[in-house]
Amino acid sequence: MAKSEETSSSSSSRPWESYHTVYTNAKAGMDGVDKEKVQRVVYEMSKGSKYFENEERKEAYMKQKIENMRAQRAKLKPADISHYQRVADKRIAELEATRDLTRTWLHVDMDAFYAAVETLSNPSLKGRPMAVGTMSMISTANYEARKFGVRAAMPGFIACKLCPELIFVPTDFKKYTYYSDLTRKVFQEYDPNFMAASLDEAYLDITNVCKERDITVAEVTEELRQNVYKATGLTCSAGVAPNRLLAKVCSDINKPNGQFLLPNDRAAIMTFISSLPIRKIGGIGKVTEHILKDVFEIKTCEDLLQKSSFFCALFSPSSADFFISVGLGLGGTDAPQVRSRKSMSNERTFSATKDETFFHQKLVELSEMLSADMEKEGLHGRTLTLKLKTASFEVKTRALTLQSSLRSSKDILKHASKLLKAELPVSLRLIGLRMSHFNEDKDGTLSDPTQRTLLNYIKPGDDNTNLVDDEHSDVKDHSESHCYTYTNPSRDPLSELNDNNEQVVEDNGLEDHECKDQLNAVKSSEFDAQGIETHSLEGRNQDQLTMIDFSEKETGSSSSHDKEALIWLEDYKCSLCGVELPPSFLEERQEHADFHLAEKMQMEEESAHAYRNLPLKNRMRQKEAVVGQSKGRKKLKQSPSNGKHIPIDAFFSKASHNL
DNA sequence: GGGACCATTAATG
DNA sequence: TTCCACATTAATGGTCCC
Ligand SMILES: Cc1cn([C@H]2C[C@H](O)[C@@H](COP(=O)(O)OP(=O)(O)OP(=O)(O)O)O2)c(=O)[nH]c1=O
Ligand SMILES: [Mg+2]
Repeated sequence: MAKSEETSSSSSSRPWESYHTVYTNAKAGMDGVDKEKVQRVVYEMSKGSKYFENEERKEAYMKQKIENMRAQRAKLKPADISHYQRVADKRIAELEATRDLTRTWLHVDMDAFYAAVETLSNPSLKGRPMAVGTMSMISTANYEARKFGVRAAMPGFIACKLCPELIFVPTDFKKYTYYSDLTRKVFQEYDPNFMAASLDEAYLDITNVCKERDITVAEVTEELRQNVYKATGLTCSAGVAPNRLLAKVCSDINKPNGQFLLPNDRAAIMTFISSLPIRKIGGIGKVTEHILKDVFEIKTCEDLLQKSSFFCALFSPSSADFFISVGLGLGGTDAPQVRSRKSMSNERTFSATKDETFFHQKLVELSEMLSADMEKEGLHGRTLTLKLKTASFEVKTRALTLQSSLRSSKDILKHASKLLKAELPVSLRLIGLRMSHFNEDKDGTLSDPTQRTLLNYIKPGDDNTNLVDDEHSDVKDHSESHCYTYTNPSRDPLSELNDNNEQVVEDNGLEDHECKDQLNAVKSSEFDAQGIETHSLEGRNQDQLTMIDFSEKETGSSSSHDKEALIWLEDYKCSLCGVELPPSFLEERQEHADFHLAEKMQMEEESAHAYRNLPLKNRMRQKEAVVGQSKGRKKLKQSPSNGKHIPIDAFFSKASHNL
């Protein structure tokens, strides 16, 4: 489930109140919790800490972002709005046309999974408040503990304050994977192709079972939960709906040991989501919720549809599609795709230090673990990413891509050390390593995913809904993004030719490459330090930015008068540039209008940068969003239409040897 | 203009 | 007594090099 976040913000005699809904989001097992008290305790325990300060930093960043969007919104003229309303309406119609109510999806979610498993192996824990994790962080808590406000992703020492009786149990992934496997055996009987979303969650397409056995959805769901219980002794909750996005929302409704069914009926769906808080949707987290609420007054999914024009105007096309889809209650219904893992990583936290010998020791350990893990899956990677968390909780990543892929702990360590060296001296509290850019070892499984998509975009009403759905599935079902379709643990042994492929290229252009990357890493480390507010940008860069801003501003301000709303003179000629486009060229006209608007906004925006040092990033920027609309169609997403068949569930097996 | 890389943010469990 | 994990994916946007 979504985790809760803390956030600071002061002012007011009761500072904890402005403490953004810390661990108090309405969640299963949280009824009757004294939220105010929880909030206060968490605040008291947090304030003044390094962690807290970092949270404040992040909060400030977010506020900036919101202000940014507010400004953008304010810039929209009535003409713009009506234009984008038309764009939005069209998109709504297109998306609506992809609605598929023929499938029945079920989402299962085990109740307090880790905690429940621990209780199984130690029944004396039953009925007593317990959390799985450590004093510094707990993974989850049972429902008894939740009554005190104790929740997943809450530091243990805070949980202790909330619930002095709290019992801590260390995590034991072996156990969880074991029980997870048991549940999956049950799932398999209802949908052999079910998607495993995590150890404790899965999506099943139960359309066929219902049909074949001629029983109702309710019966199937009831039976499945019963069978899971019989097989494991664990309870779970389920949600059923015509698509995965909604099914997931539904499984949370009667959370502990319950189920909720949403009929495959458009009216029912619309009613269901109309009052649904957007935060309930997978993919909409704390930040997005805030932006939508503070900038557009959007709280429910219904609001989402009302404000659709803003999305088309200010967000990237993929984001706009996602929001509109949610507003329509659409979600993934297509058959699960087989996805292979994209990265493998490990990281460790320790008490902050500057001891470089210690760092090195950590790198050795991490390299060895990572290497071993990769070997288990027969992977070789080309990109190594070093992750650091400073004593002040700032996170940095430094990556390096090599000519040939590697896996040996020696190689990993060698490059990792180099990356780290460039960052010294620093005081760190965490070091991590990640490998990506996998080569799929030997066994034929092709490597490069040169995904093709485009096709999906061209024709909306096209032949199959699956393709179209697939297209949106990226965005839409963000929560399913790490699902793996299940395959029996019957895979073949590993490779033998592995070592070949890396040796060959070995020494060649390596030096060159590495040097370049090295520079790059150092350079950006100064630059990005990401100091929107307090941090000052590197002088040189700052100047450059400013200069650009001014130059843009001049041209911008002079022409911004001219570039008001676009009108089609005599219904075919552009009032701004004179280009001629007959009324029937709807798409082209829209793109043309977008072009002018983008042009205008870009200038305005850039001139705004001259005043404040605004962050230049974030997907919520309209400049690209608008431009993207015309040409960006192909650029956005694309997903998993790449058909590689590399069944793995390895992700989960890996988790097992991770403490 | 597009591709390869890199860094950061957001989100999920 | 100490004072906030770890694994994974995706989107976005910047830089550099054709
Ligand atoms: C949310 C979260 C979960 N987990 C682990 C522990 C959880 O038992 C497991 C499944 O997550 P959840 O399904 O989110 O939580 P849960 O199963 O413990 O409780 P419930 O579903 O009844 O609300 O994932 C983490 O390790 N870190 C996290 O931040
Ligand atoms: Mg669960």
